[in-house]
Amino acid sequence: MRITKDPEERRKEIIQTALKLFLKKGYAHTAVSEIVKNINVAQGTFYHYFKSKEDILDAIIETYITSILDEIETVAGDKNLTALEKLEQISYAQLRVNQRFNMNLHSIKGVDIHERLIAQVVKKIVPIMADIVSEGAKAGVFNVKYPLVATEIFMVAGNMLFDPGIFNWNKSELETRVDILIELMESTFGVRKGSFSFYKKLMTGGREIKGE
Amino acid sequence: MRITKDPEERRKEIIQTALKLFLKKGYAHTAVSEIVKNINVAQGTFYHYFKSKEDILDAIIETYITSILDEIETVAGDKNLTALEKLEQISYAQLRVNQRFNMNLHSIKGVDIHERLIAQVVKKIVPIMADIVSEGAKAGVFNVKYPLVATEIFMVAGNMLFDPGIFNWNKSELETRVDILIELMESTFGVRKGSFSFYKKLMTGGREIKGE
Amino acid sequence: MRITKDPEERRKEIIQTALKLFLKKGYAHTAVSEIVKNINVAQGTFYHYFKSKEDILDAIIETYITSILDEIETVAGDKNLTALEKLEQISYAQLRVNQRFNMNLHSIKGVDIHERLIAQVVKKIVPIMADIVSEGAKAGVFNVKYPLVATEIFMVAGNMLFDPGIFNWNKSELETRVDILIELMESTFGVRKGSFSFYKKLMTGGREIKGE
Amino acid sequence: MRITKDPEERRKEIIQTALKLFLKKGYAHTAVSEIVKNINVAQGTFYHYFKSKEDILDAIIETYITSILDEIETVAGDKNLTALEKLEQISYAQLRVNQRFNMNLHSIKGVDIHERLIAQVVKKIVPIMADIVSEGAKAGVFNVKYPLVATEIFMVAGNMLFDPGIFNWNKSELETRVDILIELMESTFGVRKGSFSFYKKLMTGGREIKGE
DNA sequence: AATGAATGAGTATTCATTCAT
DNA sequence: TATGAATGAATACTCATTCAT
Repeated sequence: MRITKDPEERRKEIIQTALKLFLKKGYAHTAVSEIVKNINVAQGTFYHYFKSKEDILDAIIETYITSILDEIETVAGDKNLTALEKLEQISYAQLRVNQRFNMNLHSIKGVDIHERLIAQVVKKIVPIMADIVSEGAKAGVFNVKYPLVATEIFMVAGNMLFDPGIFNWNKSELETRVDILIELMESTFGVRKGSFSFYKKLMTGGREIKGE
Repeated sequence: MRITKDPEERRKEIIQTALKLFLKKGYAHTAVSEIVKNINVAQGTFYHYFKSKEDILDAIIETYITSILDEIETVAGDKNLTALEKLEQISYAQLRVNQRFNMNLHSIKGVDIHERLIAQVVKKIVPIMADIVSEGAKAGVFNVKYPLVATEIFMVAGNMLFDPGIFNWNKSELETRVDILIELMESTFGVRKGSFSFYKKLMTGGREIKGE
Repeated sequence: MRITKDPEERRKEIIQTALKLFLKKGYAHTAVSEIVKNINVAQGTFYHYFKSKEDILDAIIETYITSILDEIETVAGDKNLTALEKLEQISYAQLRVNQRFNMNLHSIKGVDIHERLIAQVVKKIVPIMADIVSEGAKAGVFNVKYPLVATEIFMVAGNMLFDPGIFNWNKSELETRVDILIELMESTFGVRKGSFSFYKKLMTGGREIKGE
Repeated sequence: MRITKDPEERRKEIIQTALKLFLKKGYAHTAVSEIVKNINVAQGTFYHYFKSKEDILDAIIETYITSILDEIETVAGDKNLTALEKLEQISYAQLRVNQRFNMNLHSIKGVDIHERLIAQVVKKIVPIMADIVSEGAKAGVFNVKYPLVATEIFMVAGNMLFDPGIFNWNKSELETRVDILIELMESTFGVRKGSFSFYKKLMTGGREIKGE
């Protein structure tokens, strides 16, 4: 039987399913046939929406980054928010998108794709964050010499270190590291202690933590 | 024609070749047939030494980590070296092993394997480095609250940020980042400025830097 | 060039071809590549229809048994036939199916598959025959104490003894054995001499008998 | 380390091991490498004793048949035994050899080789049994028209029907069939009821019977 | 007699992609 | 837009056999 859907809808459905499988089993180990089986669509349908399997990878990454950028956009320009509040909002935005994309569920097999996402985050999102930091520096709340690179370093470290597919810390190991990372960030960025505590949610967010 | 070699030799030969190809084209895109063709051995020979393609991946990583650990071993226990000198020696050791394994040549396709190596480095090498840092702290040369996690953070960040397969900075972008990372490390670890300058070699080491 | 067929048709085509080859060369010595080459289809097509090489074996056996059962079905329930006539019809049905499946052409290499077929025949077909025998016993035409087991014994013996892949009797050896087997069956089942002469066709049926 | 053994011993050891594996996993699914691993011998050693894998199959069958023939030999010529006693002794001999060769342990995978053994039994052992039957007929104890073929039929039927790799009857199904087969044999061979009860041991011999 | 490294042909299976309907 | 049958190249892995020591 043939089910017709709104193309935009279909496209999103395929992307979501593909990402879910890519994160679970890795890009290489996910067959196109599996993606379409998951949504009860013919193999050919996939190729209506995407030129190739490689193609959907780009689409996924673009969708992910765009989603975050969309959420961030308004925040960044908001004159009523302090720099710290902006960063907080951004971290929440990222958390929301991560959860929407099931970013937390991925296994060691899905490292490859998570990898590419981090790279894009550094290239597209980090500069925006760095601008906000600079802005905060002008306001005297931040005190950091190299906002951009410092942000790059901590974003990369945080994303890798707390990637459940790469390192699997137990509950206390994880908490220790999150706390320390935040403390180091606060001192590096020259903000008051506790200013970055909101990052805790993002870093441990939605994660199932292995028992005590 | 049939060429028999010392098994230990053969094994190493296969590992070296496999790693070279994995870094160049990625694990998934390297066929076993290609590995053996490179050393003029029959495909069966590969399976005489390794249970599967997956199996050699583990062997490669183990060999790499073991190589570094071997080089480090004597350094770590040497009573005549200061903590800083030890770290410097370790960074050289790592550099040497990297060069021996052609670690610098890898392309974006080789991300997957580089990934696994970072994880192992953090698990196996970082603790040793952290011990040395603690030792240096006792001697009053270092001043850092959380040696282990701080080392983890900077090792991960450095390995990712300067991984040519993930980020391809141009010459000046790269230099800027290396310098800043070192500066941040020095301040985080509470050492005198310039103490970590030896890291520059490791971080840019042997790399072909694009343009300029 | 791409030739699309009715899936049911294709499936049958593959089964027929596979069986032909399995009987000729044996299951183990028949490559999937050979099967598809025989019908000018891509190797992928095979796997579109069957999960594995093992899978088609099951399909073949099921198809064979089902074919016979289909032919038998109407006969078994026919009120106008005597028990003897039913058995005769069944033996013809079996002969027809055997010929349709080229069952007679198989060589020593095809023993493995023939084996599995015998087992299924005993499990699925023999009980039906035994029922008919019991029915005939009530009518006073048969006189046998253990219809089921007796049928099992003679079916197994007949199928094995006259399996050209296992025993290759010459013409006279074969005839002797067929005649004697029938005579023993008649006495065992308590029927009049000659009642089972129709079995001769089935047992030697379509066989190329090695010259006198 | 290199262990030298009496060649005859080694040969037997290899044959035993090969048969054990062939019966368990089937000829096709048993690798030569596996056979040698089981007895801690190098691959090359296998080829010292046997020309090929096919070759050992013949050796196994020959050894099996020869073993039985050896045991039978003296019995067949013994003037002090009646025909019935001879058959009984033969059935015991066969049972002993079967047990020595673990004939009872084989699975569905080992059907292929069991098959070939049956064929050889019919060709080599059955004629001897038939001679004894004829002899017994002269003595008036047997009364059968076609000793050879009748023996063939019942030997084949018995071997197949009670082959645990082909049919897996439960305890009562098995007993029923054994009893009936014996009864039919007795009437076919014209011997007194109970004369063949010794066959029961051979037919169910050493078998692990599935619970009640 | 024994070793075990090396061979290499053989093969099942996967899977991205195409295309006629 | 959607289908799903068909494609066919790609590839990991097996295994009987050989051979130099």
